Amino acid sequence: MSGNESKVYIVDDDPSVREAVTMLLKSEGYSVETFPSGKIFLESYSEYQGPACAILDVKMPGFTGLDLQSELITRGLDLPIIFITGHGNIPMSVQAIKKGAVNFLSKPFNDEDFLQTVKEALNQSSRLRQNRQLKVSIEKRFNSLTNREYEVMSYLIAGWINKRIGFKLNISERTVKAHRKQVFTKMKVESLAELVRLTEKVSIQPAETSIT
Amino acid sequence: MSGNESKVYIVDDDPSVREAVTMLLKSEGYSVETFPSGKIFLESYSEYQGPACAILDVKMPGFTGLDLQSELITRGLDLPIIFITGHGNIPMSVQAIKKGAVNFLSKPFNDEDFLQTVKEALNQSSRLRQNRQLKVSIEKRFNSLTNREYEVMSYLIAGWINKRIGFKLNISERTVKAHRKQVFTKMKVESLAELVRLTEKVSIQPAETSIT
DNA sequence: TAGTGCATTGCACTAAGGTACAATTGCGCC
DNA sequence: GGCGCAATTGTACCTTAGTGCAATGCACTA
Repeated sequence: MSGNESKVYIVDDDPSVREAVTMLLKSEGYSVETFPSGKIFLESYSEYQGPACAILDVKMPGFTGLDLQSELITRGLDLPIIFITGHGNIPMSVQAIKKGAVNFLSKPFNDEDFLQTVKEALNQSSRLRQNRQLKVSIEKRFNSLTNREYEVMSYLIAGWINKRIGFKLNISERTVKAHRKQVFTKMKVESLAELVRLTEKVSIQPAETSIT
Repeated sequence: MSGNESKVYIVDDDPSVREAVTMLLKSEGYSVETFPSGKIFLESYSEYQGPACAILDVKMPGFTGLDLQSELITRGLDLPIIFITGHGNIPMSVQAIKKGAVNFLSKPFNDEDFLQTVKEALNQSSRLRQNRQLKVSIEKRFNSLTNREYEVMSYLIAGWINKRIGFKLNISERTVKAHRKQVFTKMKVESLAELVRLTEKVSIQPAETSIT
């Protein structure tokens, strides 16, 4: 078992680096997986349950670590990244950090600094995972709403009263009430305030706020 | 007049750099102010109305550009920062960007890159300013609430009904209604949904959500 | 074709929200 | 002492919200 173990992915074309870093990380009790290139990593990567991060070599033939970072972002995989490099420069490090990398270390690096960075990345991973799970759980509820229910909800969180919503949608107030009840039930909230807060968390926009 | 002009602050101990950068920026129509040290900058700096950013030299005797950046953050002055340096290194750039610097340029730098970065920093400044103004405007309203009104509000945005709030605070429901009305008036909202959204924007926490 | 899910609505009733009018109390300040 | 502000409350009435019970119509599926 132990799907809660921390996992570290290493992507580097240099076998000796992979080996050395693996040794260091395993000695700290981390679960490690290595890949000789970004392409291969992308092919075999699947969301891991539990804290995880990736150590990427910046300079790799063809598909660089920075390319891989961009690709991961594009795919919406928020995996904290640590760069290591032998011949990095400032513009590279700036780009990497701007895109959210946890750190950008030059080889040879201090083991302690490295392990500290890994720890930081794994902590960040935990936070991200928690947020994502919350978001997913909320979105699941939203997706269970029918179109009509969603429509009514968007007016509810805009602060409209039932009567006006009914008028706007050409349905009776009674029907609005029925949908409203369904929305509350499906969204698992007990008050409008809660509903508004939920929608804010997943960036759902209210309908027109104007008092027409 | 033109308090809407873009302003750029330059902090560098080298007069020739100050002069050269000033020339370049003025040729682009920016308003420029220079300072020979971070200390002096901090003494004379006062919030500017309009987009502004700071160009900081990393390496200065005593009080470095990175120190100045930290101090600005501590003081809550969100002024976008661009670092320029002759002898920077990767760890420095990483630290600077992690703390929110817009860019970290090594001298000599390309004029176009530099001006592009300045433009980016000023855009960021505009966004920050807009957000801050919104926040300040909302906070002003919150500050106009009496303690009791604030207290009632915190239960309102937690989704409590008037009756329960009254019971909780040992006051009659009628009184809660009176406060509720005041809250809506002072906060300039027309619905509970709006109120909740406002409080989210300025991170005001609702009272206990538990249905006691 | 019967069953299911969704949208719709009416009626009636209870509960909660919102207001107008009015009044009392306590506290800090001129 | 008197004024102003904040807090408090009552009565009465109207508007909204929430629910139980019941029913109809439509589209799609087993």
